[in-house]
Amino acid sequence: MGCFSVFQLQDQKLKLLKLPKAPPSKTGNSTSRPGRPREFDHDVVLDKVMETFWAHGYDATSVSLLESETGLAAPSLYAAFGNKQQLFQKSVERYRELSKPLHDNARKQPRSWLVAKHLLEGLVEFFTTVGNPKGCLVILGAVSSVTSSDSIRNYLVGIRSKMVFDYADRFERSIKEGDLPADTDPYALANYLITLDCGLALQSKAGFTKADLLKVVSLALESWPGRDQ
Amino acid sequence: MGCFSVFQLQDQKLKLLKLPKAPPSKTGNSTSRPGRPREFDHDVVLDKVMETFWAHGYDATSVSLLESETGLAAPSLYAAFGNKQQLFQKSVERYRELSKPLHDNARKQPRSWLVAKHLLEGLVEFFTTVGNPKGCLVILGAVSSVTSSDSIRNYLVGIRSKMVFDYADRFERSIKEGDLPADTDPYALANYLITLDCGLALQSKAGFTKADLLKVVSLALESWPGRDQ
DNA sequence: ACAGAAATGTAGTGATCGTTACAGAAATGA
DNA sequence: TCATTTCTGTAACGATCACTACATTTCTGT
Repeated sequence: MGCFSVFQLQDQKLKLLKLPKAPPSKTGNSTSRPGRPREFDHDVVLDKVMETFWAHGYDATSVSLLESETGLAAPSLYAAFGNKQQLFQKSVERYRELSKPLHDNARKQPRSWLVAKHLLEGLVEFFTTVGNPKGCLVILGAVSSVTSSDSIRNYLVGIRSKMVFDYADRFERSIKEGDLPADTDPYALANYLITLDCGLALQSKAGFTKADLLKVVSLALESWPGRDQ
Repeated sequence: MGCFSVFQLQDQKLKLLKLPKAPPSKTGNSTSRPGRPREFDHDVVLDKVMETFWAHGYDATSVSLLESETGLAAPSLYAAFGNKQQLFQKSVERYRELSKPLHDNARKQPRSWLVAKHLLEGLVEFFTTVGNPKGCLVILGAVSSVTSSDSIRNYLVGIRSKMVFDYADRFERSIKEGDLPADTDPYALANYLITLDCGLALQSKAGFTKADLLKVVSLALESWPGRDQ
């Protein structure tokens, strides 16, 4: 009945460890099952785990740090979420839920430079919101390549690559609609956008202020192709 | 006679460990001293150490990995270079020697958009040169914040911040010379440039090709302020 | 030849890593 | 009441981390 982790399938060790059976319901507390009831809220703990990974990245987040941040002992975490890689994967999924409205809102803008404006300004807002860790979990979560977390790097890089294609699709539409010059390379433009995303993530993590980064965004937008048309 | 590490001074533990005395000459092999002669070349090994840190980052580079990459045992590395933090610091200094000509050449260009062009195209070349590790040691060397390497993150962020100021100075000159509009914010423009630097470093590390990144650079340059003047 | 100095290789240090075995606690259904 | 199920807390597992003590080797100066 066990399934296999997407991470371990990519690991060179290929252990194919069996995962603990998934909990029958996410909010398992409500449904009354036999056995001792869980003393914590699944989603609250996952949010705390996500914040910890977001603040420190995958490698720098030790399980003992997760224990102190969540107030839970390791066996409880492992029973509820799986191992460290699965904890991270679920954190990334939760993170993407949080950032999805930002991307949806950007892509639904009627013109390409408004897409860029809403995305970049939204990202700066997101990366520097007080209370949130600085930067981006997907971009900065696993930059260095340890052997043991190579699969995680690939996972995150894959998400980023897909984002480039998503925005390239959006810009292709802009070209058809005449909103961008016909000779525009939509993939290159999307790559430019995501490259700025990466830069903003790193610079906000480095401590540059929201005002600093908004000026950067403003410079990038001033000259967006087809803006003055 | 011992001195103190710049890193440990910033560490919260403040151990103030004494460093091993610096070797009396960098190429200590040539001058004949008493004692068993070193069996390796100091600079060759440092280059190999730098490459390893460059490829994997600070945390992911274990001392045992340095041992296998250099062919030396840990005690030889420690005797010649100090501890891991000092090994990294010396690697960064060496890295900056390698990348210095790129920045010097960019800043000596007569107009600001040529400064940007030479910097960005040079960076892409540098980040994707075959044989070199992908990306930038200074930008990607310590992204995540482990307690034990917080001081290293600060060290690298400091280098990056100084780069912003250096380019801001250069753009201030451009404003005086009329090469940039008088209302240009030179600091914001420099920050935009270094933000692109960060993004290119991350995207090259992620595996985007030189051609992909040169298109990104081309888009950033097309609209450089004051270019068409 | 011999003492002193410096580098090497082995084999360890204690600390922390991710993970788990296991006993006890707290719920369920019969 | 009692067996069953599930969660919790303790206390460990082996592996790896950065680092070093120490004996040995190999040089210089006398």
